[in-house]
Amino acid sequence: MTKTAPTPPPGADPLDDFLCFSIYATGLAMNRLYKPLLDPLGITYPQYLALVALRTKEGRTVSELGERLFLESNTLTPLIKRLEAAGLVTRTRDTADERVVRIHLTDRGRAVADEALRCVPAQVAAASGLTRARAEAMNADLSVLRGTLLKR
Amino acid sequence: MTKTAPTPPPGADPLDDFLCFSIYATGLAMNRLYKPLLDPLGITYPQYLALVALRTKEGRTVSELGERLFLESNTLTPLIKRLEAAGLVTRTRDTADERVVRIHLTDRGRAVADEALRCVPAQVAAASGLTRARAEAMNADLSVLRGTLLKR
DNA sequence: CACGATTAAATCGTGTGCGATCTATTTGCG
DNA sequence: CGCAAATAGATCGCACACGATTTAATCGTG
Repeated sequence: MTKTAPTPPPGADPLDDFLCFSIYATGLAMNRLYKPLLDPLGITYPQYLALVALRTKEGRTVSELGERLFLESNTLTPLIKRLEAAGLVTRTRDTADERVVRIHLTDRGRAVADEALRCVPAQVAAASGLTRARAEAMNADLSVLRGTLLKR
Repeated sequence: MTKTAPTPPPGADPLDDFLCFSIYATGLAMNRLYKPLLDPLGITYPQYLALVALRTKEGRTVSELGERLFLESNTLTPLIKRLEAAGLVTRTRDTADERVVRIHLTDRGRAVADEALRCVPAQVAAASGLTRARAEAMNADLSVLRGTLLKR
């Protein structure tokens, strides 16, 4: 027993015991996995997430999208403007409330989102080397943790 | 059964099924948890990781530190220069090989690292709401996943 | 010993994240 | 109605990440 450690041989620093570091470093690795898959589509990873969120429900406001992606306008506004510049979304002021900006996919944006959803998730799942059940379990664990962290 | 979902009510997008998104979003949440804990020490989260890594083993080269943190010189050089400007580390060219830069903690740097290690991990563990065993299990899972992703 | 290949770090440009602040619009309450 | 408070986005500055390139030092092979 006690043969748990997959990484640290002997002289490991506390870093290896930090769950936060594992999340951080695995996030970096994920990002690196996605980059070559998304580059051909001309989008970044956060842009991919935004397109997927809009694919499900168009006409979201900046706030609503931010709620979904855990981001705020200071991050989203520039990101959305880049998507707009790339011709993938439109930004229109809500006529009923001029403070609100609603975001819609263009035809090209929808096509890019569809293409991404068609190709990327399968390749990522394959690269992760996890069974679907394993991935779902980790997803659930992380969602609970995230919920706990956000509740404070 | 099938009462697994902690987040998605009905109209959930595929986003909720993406393990990558869970990692990404939980990473954001972690970052937000750390910020107020590290702000008083005047360091950021990646800087904290660097100090912890140096606390364990000083005199690391930029490459060695990068290997430990999964970062490269294009990210580390500016980060280390900021730590140097803050008086927490020194950067010295290796006399035997002038290409190599070795990084050492200053007394202040060591003090800040000690102070951080004394206070932060415990608070983070508490905020995570996880038992030690649970956190270790998730850590192990993520380490395996990271290993798989990096092996390609 | 010479010189091309390799290596370590630094530099540059782009795209996030985020705290703080600003602007524009709307709401609410006297 | 009138105007202060609240709300939605946008803007600004700073600090990562990272691909691509550059600079400087060392190595390796002839």
